[in-house]
Amino acid sequence: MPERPYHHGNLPAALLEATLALIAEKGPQGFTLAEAAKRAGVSPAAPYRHFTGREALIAEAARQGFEIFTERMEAAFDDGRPSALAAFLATGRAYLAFARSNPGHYVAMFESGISVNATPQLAHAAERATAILTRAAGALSAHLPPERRPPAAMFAAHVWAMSHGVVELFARGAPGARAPYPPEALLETGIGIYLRGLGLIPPDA
Amino acid sequence: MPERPYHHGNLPAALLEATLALIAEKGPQGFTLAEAAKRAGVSPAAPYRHFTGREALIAEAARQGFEIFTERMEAAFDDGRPSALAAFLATGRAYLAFARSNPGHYVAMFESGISVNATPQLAHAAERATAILTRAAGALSAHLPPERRPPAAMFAAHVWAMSHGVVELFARGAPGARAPYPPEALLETGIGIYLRGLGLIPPDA
DNA sequence: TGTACATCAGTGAACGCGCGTTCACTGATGTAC
DNA sequence: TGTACATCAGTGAACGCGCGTTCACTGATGTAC
Repeated sequence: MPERPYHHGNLPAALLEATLALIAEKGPQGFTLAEAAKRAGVSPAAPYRHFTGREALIAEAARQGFEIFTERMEAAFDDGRPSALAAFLATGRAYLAFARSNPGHYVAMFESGISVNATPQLAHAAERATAILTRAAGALSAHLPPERRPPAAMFAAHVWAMSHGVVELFARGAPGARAPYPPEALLETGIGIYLRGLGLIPPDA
Repeated sequence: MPERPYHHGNLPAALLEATLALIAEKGPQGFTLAEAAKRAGVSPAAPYRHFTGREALIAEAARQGFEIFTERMEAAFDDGRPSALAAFLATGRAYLAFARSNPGHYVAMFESGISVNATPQLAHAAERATAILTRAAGALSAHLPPERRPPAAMFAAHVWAMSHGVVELFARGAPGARAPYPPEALLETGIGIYLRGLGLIPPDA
């Protein structure tokens, strides 16, 4: 086992990784700079060479989270291919998959209590995420006659709320294991019923 | 201004009140026993006469929250009067109203990371809350033909998820004020579309 | 009604701890000539 | 190719702080007789 050289090599990335793991384990308030430094194998003072402080690390985790989140959503949506409906459903599945695979990012983004306006970069990343969800909703609802078409922002908010609710209530660590159904099934059926209510899925399907 | 007598009079209640305020302000991890004691006007050692420690205070806040929550839901549901549909919608509104009026309780219940099984009392209170929501869903879905009737637990989970999602994403402090619509309107329309998808509201209503 | 005494509900000082952050420093690296 | 030197990225010790919790204590209250 080679001794770690005096210079770490890629400390910012290592710190971020440790931050994400800690946030996922203990929540954003349970995260401490000292422990992140320890996990990255450096002294508690080292992070200050790369981040202005504790808050900045959390903000960076959230920002990176929104970036990745947006990428995943965009890839799943795939510009509405093969159909607006299929693309929309894929986007919903990608939402839950992201929350599962990147719990540290998810928590930093939505539960850290950090202001979306903490940094311009963060605000911009969050805006892009909102935009892609709204775009997916807009593309799908374009199939509805205008007088029965909900505003895309409202449509997106409904679906986002249900997705987030499923994640928080039924997909999280859930010490009591209160989930009556697998989160994926819950979200799939819930969104299905909602889309049927909009007339985007035939009543008998 | 009369000097506070040596004996507080109702310290447990005063501590709980301070706990709720602190949790609402700073989140469950930002809550400290010392500050709760200070707000209640007693020394940091006083709480230990009534609670075993910090965790116990949070657990008690959550338990009381579930009690009040259940009461409010039951009152709103009113055994399905005047109609299953009206009672169900009232229950949904009561959900949001509770989150708004009792933010400390809400956070202690759903964001404190405390295990529902922390104490038997807490587990019991949480069970009653789940039961009332499931009952409201069951009463309403009884109007559907059996082959198109979702399990009441799933129905309830969908609505709970959307309600919780609206609260967390759009009704919370929201430093960035990202809410595109008033939370009440979002929840009302979202549940409306969902119920239409189930066939519980006529398509043209 | 008085009095002795047990019990209850507080105090205040202290503890050990881990935190975020600062500081003077030093080892490693890169660059100008 | 060597060398001097600036710059970068770490160290380690220390700081002040607030935390949860414990402890011996004391003032207030309730009760038995």
